[in-house]
Amino acid sequence: MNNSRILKKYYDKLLKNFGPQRWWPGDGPFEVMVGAVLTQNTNWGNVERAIDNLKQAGKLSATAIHNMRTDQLAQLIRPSGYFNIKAKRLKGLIKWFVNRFDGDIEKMFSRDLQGLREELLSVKGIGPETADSILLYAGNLPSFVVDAYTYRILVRHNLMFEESTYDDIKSFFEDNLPEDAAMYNEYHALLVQVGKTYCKPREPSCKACPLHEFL
DNA sequence: TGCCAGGCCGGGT
DNA sequence: ACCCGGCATGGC
Repeated sequence: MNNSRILKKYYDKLLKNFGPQRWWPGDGPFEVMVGAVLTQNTNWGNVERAIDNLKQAGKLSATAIHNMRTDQLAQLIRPSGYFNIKAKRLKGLIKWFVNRFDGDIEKMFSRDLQGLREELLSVKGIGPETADSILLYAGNLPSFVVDAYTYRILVRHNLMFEESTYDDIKSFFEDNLPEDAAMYNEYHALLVQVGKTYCKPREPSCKACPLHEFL
């Protein structure tokens, strides 16, 4: 069975087992963009508290964050961890967003995918996963998101080498699946769910993982 | 309790 | 070009 078939069958099975994950469905692209930074190496529950704080303070907007002092922003996002560095990163992202696109989401996502990705990566504190999360989950653009779980699952099943880069793994999915943002969205979220359930760090393998059936 | 969470940067080899 | 420490809160 070739990689394309493996990935499609695996997707179908995960969707059946876990159901749609509905990541970042309804609170709007700007909030998603903020969440993408806050969730760096951090569990989502903590991120929700930080976002709630921003909402309660009436600061969940580009202009509000743009005009806020970094240390005040840091206090609001404190529950998300790494709050000092994340406050700087968030300010940097919003500054770019305001200066480059007038704080206009529509304008931002009317730019072509690859060009926008390059620009996002040039913002300090925005790495490949955060950039792809923004493109996919805020912009609904077909840019596959790779994370630690994705890497671990593929490596443990010998679908990728340990020394594979982020872009190697991203391409593995994008080259073997139809270019479909809705599917990328679900697929990544499902892989995280599998990772949490079957493929944890510091365990030598994940034999109960449903991917075994296809290999 | 120690380990982990939807990473990324910067400094040292 | 890699490798690694630092960043920090909350949940199990």
